[in-house]
Amino acid sequence: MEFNIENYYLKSSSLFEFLTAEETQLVKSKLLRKEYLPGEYLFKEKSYSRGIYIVRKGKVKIFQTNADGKQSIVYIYRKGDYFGYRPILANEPHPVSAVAMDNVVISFIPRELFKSVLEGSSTLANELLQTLSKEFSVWINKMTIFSQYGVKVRVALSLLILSRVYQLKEDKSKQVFVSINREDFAGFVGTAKETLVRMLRTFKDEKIIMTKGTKIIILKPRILLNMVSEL
Amino acid sequence: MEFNIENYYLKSSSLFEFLTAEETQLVKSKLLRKEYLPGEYLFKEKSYSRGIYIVRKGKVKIFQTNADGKQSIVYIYRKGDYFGYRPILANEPHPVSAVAMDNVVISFIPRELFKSVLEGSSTLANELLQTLSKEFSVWINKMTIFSQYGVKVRVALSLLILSRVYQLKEDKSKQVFVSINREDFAGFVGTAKETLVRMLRTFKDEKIIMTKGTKIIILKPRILLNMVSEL
DNA sequence: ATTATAAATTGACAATTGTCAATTTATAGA
DNA sequence: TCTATAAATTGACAATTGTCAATTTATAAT
Repeated sequence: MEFNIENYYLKSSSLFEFLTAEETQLVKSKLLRKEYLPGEYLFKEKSYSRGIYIVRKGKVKIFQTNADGKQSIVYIYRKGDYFGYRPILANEPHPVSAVAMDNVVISFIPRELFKSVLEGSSTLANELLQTLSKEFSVWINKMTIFSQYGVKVRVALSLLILSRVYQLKEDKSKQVFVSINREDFAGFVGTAKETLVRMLRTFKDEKIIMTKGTKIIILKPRILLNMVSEL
Repeated sequence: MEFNIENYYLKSSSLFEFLTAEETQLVKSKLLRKEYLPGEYLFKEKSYSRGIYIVRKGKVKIFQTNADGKQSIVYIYRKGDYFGYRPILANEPHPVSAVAMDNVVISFIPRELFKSVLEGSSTLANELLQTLSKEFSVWINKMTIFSQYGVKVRVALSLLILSRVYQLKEDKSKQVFVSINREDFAGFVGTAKETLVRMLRTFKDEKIIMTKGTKIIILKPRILLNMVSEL
């Protein structure tokens, strides 16, 4: 009825939009290119942030590991997204870990550079304030769904969120392949791998989704939307 | 082992610490006193924020209502906490509603005043950046527990969080009475009222908590802590 | 204190979800 | 292509949680 998937995922904007030409020049000249292999850590929970990670290529999962070793996947960042600045602002260690899900290329802004640019730029400060405030809504919305509904609805919402994350910005027309292993997907949904697989099977039987190997294609997003909003 | 309740609730700081004497003077002269009766709305989801609410007295619950009418309680603010500024920064409607849980007194800073003060004060902007960044950790930590564990652990964590919220700052020695009705508590935990009550009964039988009417007293916080961390 | 009303609690049972083992399918090298 | 290994899927069953109705307890107004 009033459900809108736009309120459930993060929109990325370029950090550089909010800097002057000179500031941009300065930062770009000091950017570091970093590459990561699938499964490699960008940083670990409890460590201190060394800087900001801007994704150029690939996907990065952000998660917490609980005492059992299970991962609770908070979010998946893609090309254009940036992260790792919150712990710098908060003067706290990372609350989460970051791992490359495939071959990842990062543009890295070292901590001190970021801090000095931020000090001189109230535009950037305002932008970050706005971004952080918007993100709050996203987390709260997700938290409500996750704390109130069962696995079916959570999987439906997760599929919709992931279809945005895996959608290429270039052509939004094309079919989206959500390419994620079942373990990670289960960690994103907050359920057991087997329970997730069974739900996917149900969706497949109902022709709501299709799978090609481990890739998932959403055939009827409308039905998923209804599961989340209409209850 | 490494669990720390400090990472699961919000710490309030005074907005005024970050303003100059003149700014403080200006804001204080324009503060509005507002009073609310138990159950009264401070604002509703989807409305636009009219300003910042600083709690002087009482408790305010922040929640989303789902399609079934069930409330998912995101947080409970108490004396000294302030809220309602995020939607102003994000230029978005409130993602949540706020309702007085008892007799509430608020100091209200109108939206435009807040915005003009913020424009002139990079100290305040930095403070808000830091606060928002810290809050992120709190939400993520809570989300992990809530998406990974069952009702027992969620109730244990919720009791610990609420004991902080209901603890008087003045004397931390005294026994804490968590005074919350079962419907709200269930909404905070994300479970059915009956399931919550049964878990409380188990805890009572195990002498971990005690109840006096609707008030809850935690007798053995250590055991609750272990439930959340040791698994 | 008494009573009407609301809130909390319990019982019984159905529905959902997790666990562990077994099986099938996919994938990367040889 | 063949094979070893990992990932995905399914089965069987136990454990957890939700629902609805009934009962008990608390609360506020007379």
